[in-house]
Amino acid sequence: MLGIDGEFCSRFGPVSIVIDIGFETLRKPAAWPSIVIRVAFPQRVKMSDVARTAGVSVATVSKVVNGRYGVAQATVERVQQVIHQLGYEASLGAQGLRSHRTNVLGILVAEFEPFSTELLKGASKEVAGTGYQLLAYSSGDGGGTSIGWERRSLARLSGTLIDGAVIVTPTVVETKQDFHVVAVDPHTGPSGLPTIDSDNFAGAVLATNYLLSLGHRRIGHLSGRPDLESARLREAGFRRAMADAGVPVDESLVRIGGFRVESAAGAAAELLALPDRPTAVFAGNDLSAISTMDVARSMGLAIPDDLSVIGFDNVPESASVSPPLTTIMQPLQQMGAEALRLLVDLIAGVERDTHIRLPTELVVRSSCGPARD
Amino acid sequence: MLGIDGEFCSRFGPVSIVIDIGFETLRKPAAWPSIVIRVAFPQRVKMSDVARTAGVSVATVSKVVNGRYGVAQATVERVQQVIHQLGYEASLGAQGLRSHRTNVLGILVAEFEPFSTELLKGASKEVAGTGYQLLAYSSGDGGGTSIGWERRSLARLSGTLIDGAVIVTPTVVETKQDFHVVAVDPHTGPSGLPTIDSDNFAGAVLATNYLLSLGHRRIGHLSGRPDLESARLREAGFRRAMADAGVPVDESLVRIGGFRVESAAGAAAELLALPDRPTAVFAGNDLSAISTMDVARSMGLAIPDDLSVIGFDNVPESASVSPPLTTIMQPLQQMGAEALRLLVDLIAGVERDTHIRLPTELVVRSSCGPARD
DNA sequence: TTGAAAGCGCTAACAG
DNA sequence: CTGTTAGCGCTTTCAA
Repeated sequence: MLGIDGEFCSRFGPVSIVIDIGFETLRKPAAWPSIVIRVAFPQRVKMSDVARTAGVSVATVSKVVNGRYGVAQATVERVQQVIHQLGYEASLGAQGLRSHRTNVLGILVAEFEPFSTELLKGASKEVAGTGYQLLAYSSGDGGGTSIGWERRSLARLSGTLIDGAVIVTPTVVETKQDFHVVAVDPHTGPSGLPTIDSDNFAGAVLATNYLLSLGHRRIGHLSGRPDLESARLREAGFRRAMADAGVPVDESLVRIGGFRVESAAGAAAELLALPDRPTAVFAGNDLSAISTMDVARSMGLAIPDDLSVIGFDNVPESASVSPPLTTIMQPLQQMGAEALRLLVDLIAGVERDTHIRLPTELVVRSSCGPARD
Repeated sequence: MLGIDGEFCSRFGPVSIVIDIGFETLRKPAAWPSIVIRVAFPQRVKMSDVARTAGVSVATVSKVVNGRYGVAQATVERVQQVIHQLGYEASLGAQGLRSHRTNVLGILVAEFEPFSTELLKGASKEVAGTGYQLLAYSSGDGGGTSIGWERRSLARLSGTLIDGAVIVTPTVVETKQDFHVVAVDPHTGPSGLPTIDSDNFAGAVLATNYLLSLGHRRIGHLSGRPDLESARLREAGFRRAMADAGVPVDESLVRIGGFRVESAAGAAAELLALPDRPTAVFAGNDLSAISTMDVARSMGLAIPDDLSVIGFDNVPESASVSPPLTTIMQPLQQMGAEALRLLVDLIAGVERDTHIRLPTELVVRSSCGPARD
């Protein structure tokens, strides 16, 4: 790569030197003889660099990169050789901006927490072999403070960076023209939008019945984000199971936990500080269940002896807390995989069912015990 | 938004009608009188839409969007009003292409598996409040088939989409001009590149000593990806501990497991099919440990009675397998957080230590038992 | 078979 | 204070 090009130390006219140590070109001040120095800047190599090196136009390089017809075989080979040698890779941004196609699918989340990362794992497995690549974008809106993060993320990425998106727990989404979106565990339950969720209602019934079967009657419920359909369904399942068992729900034992560790802690503390506190708590999800256990421990309550706790989701973390959390499993990785498959089919124009509901299951570990009377 | 603009049903000249039902504009064929129809396509709204609606130029809108000085307060307010009303959001691709600054940081991984998603969780927590957003990009190269995925991903995203990157287990990376990269668990160990890793050597010694303390002497090792420094250090730690204990390493018990479930299964099967099979296995990471347990079970071996297995990483999954896996903890989330912090500091030009090594710890669960003689 | 030129949506001089 | 202009790196007619 290091070399000298052109005339050197000529006595017969303007000296013309090109020192080539890479790609970049430094031009001499106007007063100097015509000397050009190219320095090795390990900078981003762009299509024009390839074109220049291969001695063709950028248009030709573009055709080679995209496998278009109408380029001589010899040219194709030469260009590919240069691409390889220079390590050229097309800029996603520029490519998408121009062509509106990137072969990249987006997974839009508020935050990378156990729920969304499980979906990510499932989607990541499923995407192999589809020809797409995966781009996960976090709006950074962990606290759910700014509603509409999903709309903003979508607007920033759609059209120029991704060909379609899976949105995790969206609250509001409008469908755009020519852009496919799949919602996982959405705000409104099955709407017009293609949707993946699990049977939250049946799962909540399962959880509540399990506590009832252990003899619990004063059962508290820490409900999730009130704006999520899944949270509403879990609460509804809880109430249904209680009603079916003929056990009245004490409304003072039902609190909004909010699906996050921080928000759940406050509600749990209130619940457990009650004069006649519950003997068991059905938390809206694993994170709030874990939070409840922490709060209980800090109040000197033993689990499951003094308090039984059951969660929902079965995120990996639920197995590693102490005691291991009894919970309701949602097949999160499978949900991620199904969402991705659905999105790919939608883009391909495959006719298929656009609402998928997966079953939930009771996972018994050690955080629940028989009621003591 | 629905309305009619211009002349309508005029008897005195060419009819000029604009029916405005949104943003899009449908023009009449040339032969028609001058009629323009705008139809409500819920399409991507771009800066020019905002400019047109607000009655200013795109330059002005850009200034408002980016908070530049030199715009009248009244104009700012009007433009912001329109932005809000139309739900405008700047395209990441176009923005980055032009300005080379996006306020987005990238986390580049080969695949979303337990290791990288734990890092993601840590980084996600750390990014809050920095003003950056997070974009995780999977090259889709799970099998490690195509080396150089990190270079390709970097080339596609850097410069136009992300302001800096954390690369997870990279094998080769060149530093580019004006672009900051932090490597987690890299190929070559501390090199010129800013690096986060954990004390793999000490962790491996810990693991091996634990097995030795249980009375094991025939200890097998399933080493990880040979191209990763972490794998080499773990094997070195294993050998050091064995040597220090005066126990010779049986080379037939040391095999390449490769850090993935599939690749480890074969190596584990070979190891366990040996006439004089090991009584304990130190797997290169949790995934290969879990795989080893599966293989052992399928061969009728009970864990930990017939075979002790210890892993490395302490991914969440290790707690939920049966029996729960004894392993060496790397503080993965903390590593992700440190990597992100380091990257932010690097971009901000903060002078600081660019090599961070975090401690490892033994986590005793149930997959190891005393050696039976 | 090739390349010149227009333009994707945006930003940054620079005039007015 | 505002708009005009010239690109960022790429794809895509279209003419040579």
